[in-house]
Amino acid sequence: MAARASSKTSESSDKVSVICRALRRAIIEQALEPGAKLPEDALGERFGVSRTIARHALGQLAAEGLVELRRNRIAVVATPSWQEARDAFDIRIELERLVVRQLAGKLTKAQIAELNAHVDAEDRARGGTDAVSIRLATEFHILLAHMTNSPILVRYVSEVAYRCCLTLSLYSRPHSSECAINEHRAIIAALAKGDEVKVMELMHHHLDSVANRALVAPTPQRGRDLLDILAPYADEVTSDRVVKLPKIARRG
Amino acid sequence: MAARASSKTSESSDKVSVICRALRRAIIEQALEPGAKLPEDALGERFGVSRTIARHALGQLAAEGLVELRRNRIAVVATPSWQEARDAFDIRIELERLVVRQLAGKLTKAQIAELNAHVDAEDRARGGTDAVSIRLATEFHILLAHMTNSPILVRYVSEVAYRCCLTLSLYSRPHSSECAINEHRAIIAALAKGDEVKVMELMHHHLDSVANRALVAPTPQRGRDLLDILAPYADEVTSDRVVKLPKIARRG
DNA sequence: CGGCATCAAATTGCATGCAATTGGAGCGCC
DNA sequence: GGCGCTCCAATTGCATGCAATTTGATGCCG
Repeated sequence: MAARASSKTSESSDKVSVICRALRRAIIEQALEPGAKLPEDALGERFGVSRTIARHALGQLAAEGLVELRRNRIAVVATPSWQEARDAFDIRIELERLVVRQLAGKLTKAQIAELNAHVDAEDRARGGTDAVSIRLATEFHILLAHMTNSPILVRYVSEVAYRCCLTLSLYSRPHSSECAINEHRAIIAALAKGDEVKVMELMHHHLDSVANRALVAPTPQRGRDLLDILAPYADEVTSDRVVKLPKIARRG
Repeated sequence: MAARASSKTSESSDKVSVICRALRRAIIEQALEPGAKLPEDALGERFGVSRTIARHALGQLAAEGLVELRRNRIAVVATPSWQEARDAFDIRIELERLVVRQLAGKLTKAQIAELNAHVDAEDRARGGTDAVSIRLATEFHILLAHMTNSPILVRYVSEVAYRCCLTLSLYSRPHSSECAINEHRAIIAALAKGDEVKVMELMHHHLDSVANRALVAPTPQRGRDLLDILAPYADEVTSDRVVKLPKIARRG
């Protein structure tokens, strides 16, 4: 079932990648909320490895933008600012438009069946927890990326999709994923029909509406706590660019 | 001058990031060719750190796709297949179109001056070695990405640009970067004028022609040696997907 | 009662050491 | 002479240990 999720790219040794996968999944299922602490000792003990390995795994996840690593401080699950979340979605839209552009009209019957099966699974999961729904919805997009047979595209789509998941737990309200499922079905249909322009539009609209459902207001009023609310500001201070380059109006 | 290149995102500790930056630079300047071995001991000794740190750095670079890490084997500089190179360029085109779309008409005079200064530097470097020209050309694109003020975009553009550099040393012939410089100037002009559509076209065309100059033939006849020529095949075997999903015609 | 210095526990940063795996040289066999 | 086998040096995989830094708690002083 979940065998395909391995990805393998850039995953060094087994123990490290096991931890990475576990943490990634915990994060996208929101078992680990943004800001959650990830001490090396605790991880190592939990996964039965030494701190060295846990540390290495954290490094990988930091490279993917899922955790934040500050020197001499406990690693935490990343807390993207609202603007970063918006940026992630913008990038995701372009990447996934590329995915469906490459895929339109080129899918085999078996692949279309696999996609439909996945959406069926999403449908069945509607009664269950949000966590599973979100994970399945994300995996649908990653499954699409896989079908391009382009490891690089898979990597980037996966990463940015995970990041977008992260922001859902931060800024979105309880979530209703029904419409998303229908949109997935529409995308499959357009892919099968081979309508390149149409499917790109559909994907664009789909992701845009997911983003808009999620990023309701630029101020994360219901952010987890002060730390999260303050995160964007801290970010600005951290960014080494704002001093030199006068900030431009973003996304006019 | 090069201060801006720090990026900071996902770079954990200092020693690790120093090694990463050094290796990245060595790779894009083609001092380290694809396939070059990177033993942990040697790196550690060279940079005055322990193997643990060198290993961690290699892990980061592997996450960026610049080095390949196979279990119990010496790490090597990544050797992208021709198809992967083409994919990288396709992704890069979309990402950089996004960059200039966000930037069109929003740059300050200071920023435009900075861009022009950079291209002047590229011009001056024309007499020098190819290595410096390539590095400067790449840094121009990264500089643009920085000006979006979007760390995520910076990260992805940087990564994919580095990957594209990698492929230049594999598949491209000696290289003449003059036209590229003019194209850079044209992009700056269009950005200043604020012509969003035009600048996106320019960037698209620019990157496409760079790709076409580089990826002359789908068969890397002049590839470094057997190992490189065989890389794509090895890749196919490695990929865990080909068995289940019948391969679709790529980029028809 | 609130602010500040001091100190101990917790945690990371990094090097070292040992076991396991690999690559290849040398050697015997066909 | 070519092919396969065995064994050893080289290298990675990982755990542990020690020094340095941060956290936050306690107690002191205003």
